[in-house]
Amino acid sequence: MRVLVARCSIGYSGRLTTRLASGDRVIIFKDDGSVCVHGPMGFKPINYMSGPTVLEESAGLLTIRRPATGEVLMIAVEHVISDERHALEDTATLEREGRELELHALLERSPDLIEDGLQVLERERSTDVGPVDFLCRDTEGRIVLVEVKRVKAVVAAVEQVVRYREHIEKDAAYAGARAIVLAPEFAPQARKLAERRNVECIVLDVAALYAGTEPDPQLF
Amino acid sequence: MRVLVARCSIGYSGRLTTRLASGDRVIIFKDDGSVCVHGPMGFKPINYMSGPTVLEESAGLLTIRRPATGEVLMIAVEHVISDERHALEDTATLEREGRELELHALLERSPDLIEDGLQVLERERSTDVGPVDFLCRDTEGRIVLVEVKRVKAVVAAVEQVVRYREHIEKDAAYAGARAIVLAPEFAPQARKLAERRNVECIVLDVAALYAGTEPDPQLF
DNA sequence: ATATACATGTCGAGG
DNA sequence: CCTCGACGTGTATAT
Repeated sequence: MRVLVARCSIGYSGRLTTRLASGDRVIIFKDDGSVCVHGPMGFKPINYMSGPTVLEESAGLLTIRRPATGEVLMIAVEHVISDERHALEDTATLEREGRELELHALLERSPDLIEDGLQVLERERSTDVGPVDFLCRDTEGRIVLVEVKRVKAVVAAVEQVVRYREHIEKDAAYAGARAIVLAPEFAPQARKLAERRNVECIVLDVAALYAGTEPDPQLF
Repeated sequence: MRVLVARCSIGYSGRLTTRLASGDRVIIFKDDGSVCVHGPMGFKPINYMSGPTVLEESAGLLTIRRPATGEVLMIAVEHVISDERHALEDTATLEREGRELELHALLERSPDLIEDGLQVLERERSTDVGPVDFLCRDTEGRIVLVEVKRVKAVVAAVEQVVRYREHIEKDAAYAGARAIVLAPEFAPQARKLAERRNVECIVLDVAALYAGTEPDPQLF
């Protein structure tokens, strides 16, 4: 890993073209060929490039090419403030808790939070238009498709579940299937489209879902 | 800006919880309070936090809190490899060329690239179920809805323009409107759905669009 | 402030 | 390799 702090100008050409006038930045070159340029604000790099890349350095001009896509990042170094290389060891991988998958597991244990008396028949059932989160049966015996969103549901979520319903209804056994989008919040456009497409919007009570499961999220 | 290179363990708690075991990382603290932790691979930080934050440092434990959301990032520093502070000056802002907005502007000047003789009536017309990029009229006087994608068009793009067509056709004056998706590339599934929904797929010639505007994409 | 759509989105899973 | 949906998505723009 190389950490270069320098005054420089930067140009990028790839999916778009960017230019950045002279200024001081921190540039990180990683061993996998990826590069990122950090400016004075924000956690996101101003410019970047995924690896693998080939680096060419001559007379203060760094040219980073990514052969896979033809992208080019050019850094004209005007003044080096610091330039260090470190052999860093890191074999750890990030562990995450609280993703959509976990939410699904909780819902499977408490399907009543979706609808009273709902039975989960299948989870992550795959169709050729993509997977549906839950395939269920309601108390009246009807098939219910449930699309779960961890965050606010937008139109795309409604379209998604409608696609599943269209697909599944080709099989006459599933005719008259209900479609539900379950989310803690709904965008107005999503609600509107849901109404038009006869999709039900159910507000997910996240607090109730996580009640009793996570008494204390210790970081260490 | 502070650049800390250290062996550390990291915990984050916010919209989810993450844990990262001991390893060597580069940690950047910016003056706006944002923090990012870079591991050995990829241009994206393993962990990060947007500013503003409050930093608390004691006995090798860095606690970064973001009051706005209640997020917490904890970095247990085990060994400092390097710890530098730099006063960096950077007033430049990134200039981008080739964004969707720009593409729209170019298309408005050269609608023939969509279809010969097409007239643009309106741009970014929105409804309560979503917007359409261009509302046009063709040489035969029919209304044409155009959805533009800067990159590959997928199913969602087709559904979007269909949604809009459904909406607009409620007004009898717009009955029989055509729908077009314009993109440099199409996913097969998108083409298939487009055919089913009677939506036209038109391949956008990006080179022709930019011809004359950008004689040579010089980075400097 | 809220809602909406763009992003060099990136990333990972599944066919 | 391609397709698709999640993401601590982030970010800007218009209302």
